[in-house]
Amino acid sequence: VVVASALIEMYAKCENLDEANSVFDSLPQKDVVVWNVLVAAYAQHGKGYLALKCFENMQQHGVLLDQFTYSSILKACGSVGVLEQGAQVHEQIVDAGYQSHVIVQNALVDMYVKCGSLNEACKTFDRVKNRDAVTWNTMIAGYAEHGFAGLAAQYFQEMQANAIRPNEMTFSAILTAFTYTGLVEEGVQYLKDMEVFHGLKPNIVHINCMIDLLGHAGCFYDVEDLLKITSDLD
RNA sequence: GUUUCAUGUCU
Repeated sequence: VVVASALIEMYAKCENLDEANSVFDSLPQKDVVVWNVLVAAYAQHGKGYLALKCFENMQQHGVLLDQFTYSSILKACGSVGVLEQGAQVHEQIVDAGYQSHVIVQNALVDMYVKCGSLNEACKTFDRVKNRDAVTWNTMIAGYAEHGFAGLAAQYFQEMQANAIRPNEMTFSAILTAFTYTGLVEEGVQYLKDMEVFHGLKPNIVHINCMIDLLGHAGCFYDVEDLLKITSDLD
């Protein structure tokens, strides 16, 4: 089973989900890890419905679910956008005693964000004791997506006050917040801060964010400058 | 041996 789960994972990473599935089917005995690998494979490749189906099967087979199962299935709920189902999984998590597991909590916050429930996301976020960068990033991205640039910026400050360093994900999240609200100056400032104060080099995602930010505002001249700067980087 | 977060296009 150990070899099989590694094999399934490899097929999944190669995006060959059919082959992953047939290896899975050929197994006479399946443990929780193999199930988890398959659920995660579907969830990670945007096959939310298949992940949910697999999750259902898994439960019918009486497999004891763990933190790996829950975090993957929450991702699937988020990508499909099924809030009720996600909330149901939330209850299961509480019953199973996994509600204090950081990764599961982060997955819960993200699920609520992706299902459009900022309220529940926020409530869940507040219950997280030891927030890590992912916890903060998820919430910042959630506010960004919903057009709350002010809150996104506030959380950006708060995360640092809580001794959590912003990373690449944090910056792309905050930059999109400014794009959606047309705050060009702020975006430019954060991009600078990213290198100057945080020692992070903007990657392709950040450059795309900036092109988007400036483009939306009609600053085509600046976009050209940006393209020049970035071609010098490589 | 398995899990959670970021840009745009499309779904």
